[in-house]
Amino acid sequence: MRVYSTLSKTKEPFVTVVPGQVGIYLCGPTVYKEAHIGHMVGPVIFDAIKRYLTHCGYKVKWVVNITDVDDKLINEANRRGVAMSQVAEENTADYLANLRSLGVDQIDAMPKATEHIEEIKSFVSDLIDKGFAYASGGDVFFDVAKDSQYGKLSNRSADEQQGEGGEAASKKRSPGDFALWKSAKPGEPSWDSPWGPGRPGWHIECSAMSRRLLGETFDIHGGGLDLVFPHHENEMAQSECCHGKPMVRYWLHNGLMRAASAGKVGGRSDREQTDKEQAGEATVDTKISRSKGAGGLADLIRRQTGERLRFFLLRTHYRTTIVFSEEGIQEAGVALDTFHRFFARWKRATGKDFYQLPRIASRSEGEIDPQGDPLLTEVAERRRGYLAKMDDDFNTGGAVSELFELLRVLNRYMDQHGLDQPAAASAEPLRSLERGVAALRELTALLGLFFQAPGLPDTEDQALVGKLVELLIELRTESRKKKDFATADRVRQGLASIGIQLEDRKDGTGWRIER
RNA sequence: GGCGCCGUAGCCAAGUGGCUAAGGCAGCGGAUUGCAAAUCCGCCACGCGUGGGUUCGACUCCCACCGGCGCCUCCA
Repeated sequence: MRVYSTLSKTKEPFVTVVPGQVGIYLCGPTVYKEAHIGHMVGPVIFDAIKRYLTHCGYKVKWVVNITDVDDKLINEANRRGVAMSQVAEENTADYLANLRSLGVDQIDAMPKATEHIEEIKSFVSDLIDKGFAYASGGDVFFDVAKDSQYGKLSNRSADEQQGEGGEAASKKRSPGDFALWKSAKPGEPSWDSPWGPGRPGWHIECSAMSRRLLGETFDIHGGGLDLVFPHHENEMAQSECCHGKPMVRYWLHNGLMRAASAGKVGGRSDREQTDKEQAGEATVDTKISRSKGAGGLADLIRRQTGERLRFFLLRTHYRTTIVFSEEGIQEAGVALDTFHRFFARWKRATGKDFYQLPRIASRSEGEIDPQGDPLLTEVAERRRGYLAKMDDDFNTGGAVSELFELLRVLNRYMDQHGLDQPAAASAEPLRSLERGVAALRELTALLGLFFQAPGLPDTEDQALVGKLVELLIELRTESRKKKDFATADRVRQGLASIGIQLEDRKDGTGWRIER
């Protein structure tokens, strides 16, 4: 297995700190506003990565932090006239709900900054004691000049940093120094500390919490590409100066999501647009609006389903920029439906529910010995291809292509062996098919796909629609028998025009709702 | 200005120093169907932004240029 690390800028062999175990830390959101689609990229990708590593036999611990204290949270709380904790709680709940919809359920711990204040303070104290940080007017800064390695992740030097400026700048020894602890202004949430009341700086929480949950050196640290500098650079500086050893084996950064026009979704250009609009300035008409994904992820999920979004993200390589568009997500949905149709076909043939198939728990358990069986030979080949792609820096996009090939192999086999009529089918091909489908189940599960049947919930209205459609199908079937194709076509086309597609099969007519 | 990334068919998108450059969407032809839908079969980049260079050989490495994007202040 090979993994690309931002630090070395190359793919490196994957060797963990502790054999058989993997610790992953992913930078989570600052919960000052509801989640936008860009927030979902990392969690979805790392969810798939964890599933894969687990399948390969690793014991994986995946941590995603929640930043619940920060200037933006304070501002938002003041703007709304509520407590910072309330802002944090609401947006954390929104974030978690979105993760659930996207099938992200592999996270082992979600530490919050405000619940690790003691840990953070002692981390800061250590850095001061070791001479890497200094207190100044109630703030504590990391002394960038003391770290000879500073800049190695983002490839820049300490002395050319502009720093954040503002009033804190006058307290710094050099502009590139960054805050470990920020003194509280009147009315701001604060915690007591040896340097006076205040709150943690942005980067220190990740150093403190990752150490607590994963150790001084852990395997994978992830986040969006925009976090490389300053966040991860600073995080690494703090941790490595404090511990005198490497913080992370592999730095994995996912590409950012971009709106079709230009600019990162939810990023600076988005905010600049918003600022301009609020200031009454003219904006280009290709602007990124909240409705295009910069906000309201929950709405987007409702429109498109979490599964579609998940597949949309996983179709590409995690390091590439994804251009966000509803059309693109829609197209991903069209492709996904090919799988859904196969599941329906297979259920008609065997009575078995793809979604309820037993899980293949490990890579070794999923090994296939075709023993000359032509179908299983092909299935094994696709499975090998899939795993090889995933072994190469988690190439989910490449792996997906093998999934489509596998699907075609299975459909063709059903065609050729007439497996749609189970009564007519002999047991032998059916057994091979089932083994092939088991492989499809195994490989799609690794991407976190197909854990829940799509479609609307069963309500009385739904049942009523079903009965009406069945009635129309009955009438159409009678017309067809009488060669009254005009009437038959009116029924079929009429239903099609309202999104109900009929499918004439050998054993009768079926129907499905096209979304 | 500094540090980077990207540019593969109509669209989305993997990938490799040298076999026929994955897969998806759309499209076209065929099998099937009363017609459709679904499924299957076939077609769909003599070329991988442009121009040079290295090499026996590059789309893949190097340089330049053009175009798009990110970071350098908070951002997944």
